[in-house]
Amino acid sequence: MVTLAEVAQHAGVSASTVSYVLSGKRSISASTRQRVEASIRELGYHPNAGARALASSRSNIIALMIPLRTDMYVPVMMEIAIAVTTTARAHGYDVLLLTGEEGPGAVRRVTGSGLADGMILMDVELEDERLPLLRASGQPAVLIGLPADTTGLTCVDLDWRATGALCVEHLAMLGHRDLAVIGEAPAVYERHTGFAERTLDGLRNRAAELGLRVLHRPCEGGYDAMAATLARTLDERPDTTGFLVQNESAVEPLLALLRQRGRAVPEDVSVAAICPDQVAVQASVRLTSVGIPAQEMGRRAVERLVAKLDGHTPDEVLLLPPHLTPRTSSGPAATRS
Amino acid sequence: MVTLAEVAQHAGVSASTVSYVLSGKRSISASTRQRVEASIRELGYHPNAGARALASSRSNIIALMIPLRTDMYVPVMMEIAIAVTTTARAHGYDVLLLTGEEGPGAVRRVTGSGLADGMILMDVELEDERLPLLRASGQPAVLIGLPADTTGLTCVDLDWRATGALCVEHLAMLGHRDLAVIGEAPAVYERHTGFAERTLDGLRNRAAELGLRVLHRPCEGGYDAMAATLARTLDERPDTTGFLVQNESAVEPLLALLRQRGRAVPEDVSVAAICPDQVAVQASVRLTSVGIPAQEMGRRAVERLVAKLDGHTPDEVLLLPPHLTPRTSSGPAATRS
DNA sequence: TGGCCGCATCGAAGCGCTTCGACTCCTTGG
DNA sequence: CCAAGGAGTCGAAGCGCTTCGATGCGGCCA
Repeated sequence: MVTLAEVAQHAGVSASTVSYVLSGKRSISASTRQRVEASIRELGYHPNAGARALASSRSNIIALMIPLRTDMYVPVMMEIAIAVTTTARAHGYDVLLLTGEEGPGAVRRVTGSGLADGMILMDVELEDERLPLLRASGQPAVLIGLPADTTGLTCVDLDWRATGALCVEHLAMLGHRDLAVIGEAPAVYERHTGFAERTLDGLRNRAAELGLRVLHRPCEGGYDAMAATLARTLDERPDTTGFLVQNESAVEPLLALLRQRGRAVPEDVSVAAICPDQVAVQASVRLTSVGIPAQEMGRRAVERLVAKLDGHTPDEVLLLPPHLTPRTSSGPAATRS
Repeated sequence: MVTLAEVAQHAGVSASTVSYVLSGKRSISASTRQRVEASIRELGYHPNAGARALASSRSNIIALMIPLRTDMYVPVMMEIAIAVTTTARAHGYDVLLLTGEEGPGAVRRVTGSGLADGMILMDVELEDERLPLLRASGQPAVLIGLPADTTGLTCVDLDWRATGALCVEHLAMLGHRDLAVIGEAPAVYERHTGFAERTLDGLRNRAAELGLRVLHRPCEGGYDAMAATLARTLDERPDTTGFLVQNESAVEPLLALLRQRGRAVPEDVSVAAICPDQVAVQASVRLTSVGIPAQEMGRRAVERLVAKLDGHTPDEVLLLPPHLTPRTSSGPAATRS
């Protein structure tokens, strides 16, 4: 391995000069800079990460904690992770991947060891057990997702409440009065994942304001679960004409089952989904949907974190506004006889 | 931050003693060890990663390079990534996430800076541009996927050739003579991704041996693409009774389209898939499939890498044997009139 | 013309840890 | 009873980098 000292010797300057060329923290004459840069290139020098971290107490690494669970739509997680990584690189940071498996202890380990300069937590629950440790550690962090108590935390998330409301408005405008909400798996609600509860909340409030009836049913993905859920729903509310799906692996089964029952989409029933755009356009019916801005969430989270690390302390909670794209799965409610 | 020296002072021993307690590289009396451990706990000491890396020239980090592309089944990538991370933790390593975006230069950067002790490359192509750099760097590495030339490399992969052959055998045994292979998107073949070509290869060879006819059609995911592909396939080979799908986002469209055309599964046509088990059981018809052992691949890759880092140099290429699970999408070919 | 300031550079002191040699006991075999 | 050797501990020398004075030097203002 080539070291700073070797570069310095090769360029005929002192080690500190090379260091300043690299960091730009002091002015260096053009001629010296060029000489040093030439030596760096010629010797193929790469600064040693450990030494740099030790001397500067900055690792230039940010930790990304992703959930272990697979009961939520994985591609979204992946997209966020990739957006985080590429954005981080653009700011000169690398990304350390942590899984939920290690538990809250991971926060302490990373914090304590100086492995990372800051962290990004995904899949934050309303009462997340990692938060007390986070707050105590004083580690710069950004959450993707919104806990119940956000004091002292920086969060980035889709505005789920507005998302729910937006969907209801869309269906209401089309004349639908009875809505069924096909939700995430029961486990998602049980562990109080913020986004699921908030969506429901926003959606129910708006429905109440507009005088619509809403039936909410959590649903595991797949055909069998969806079949049972649909049967029950139509039993309980035969007049349901609007479906709102917030569970990607229930989308296709629902469409197939509606077809089976002879309910045409969108003539007999309308379907709107909260899912990645890719899912919406690849489905057997092009779905009216509110997209999940995974990339933007990842990018914003990193930008916020980097700003914190640079000493700026920007706004605390950033909610991205939802966008509904009407496609062919929703239309005017059939007028009743 | 608490340092080694503070722990040492607190415990009334020298710094090196604390270090040896931590690493276990020299024998320490039980009483001293206990005293030191108590101090560590009491002070909440965590060794500084940078200092440790500098002194030992080991970062205890492994780099995982994942592809940026999203034309392949993302959940599999994610599952591998998670398996890699948890296995790595179990061996005392953290995982640094690199995306393909940075290009082959990432290999050099990580190697040169001592950021990681070794790396795992995913989505390796037959003639991967990262390999020359990897070989040159001498960095311990494990590939998930098999390049054309494996000399000097350690690789872990599903035995795709055997996978293709296994599927053909299954359908042949059921009496099918005309097979259609619905493959990955054309782009996947164009960039010479090993697994796609190998599967095809294994499958064609076995089909030739058994006297079956095979039609291979790459296919983008989604309904429209699948509809076009299916129409063309049945035009060209009306007698096709066996379908083999190696593209998760074509599975459900295919099943729906077959239904539309009045071809019952498995009575009229059989369908086998190469996909994660979860996809196979969640489909509208429970699919006969060869699973993709994502977890095992991730786990094995880490184990191989850790062995290398520990100085053992185990076998170079590890091919996992495929397993076919018969479900309800395949059955005996209808006897011809 | 003298004093000052700013630019460019250097030297040295760490950052917190690992590791090697050395030292002190204490046991054990001859 | 002594030499040999092992167990347990310590001190010190780095690992490669950053960063804080200190230094030398030329230009500028009064």
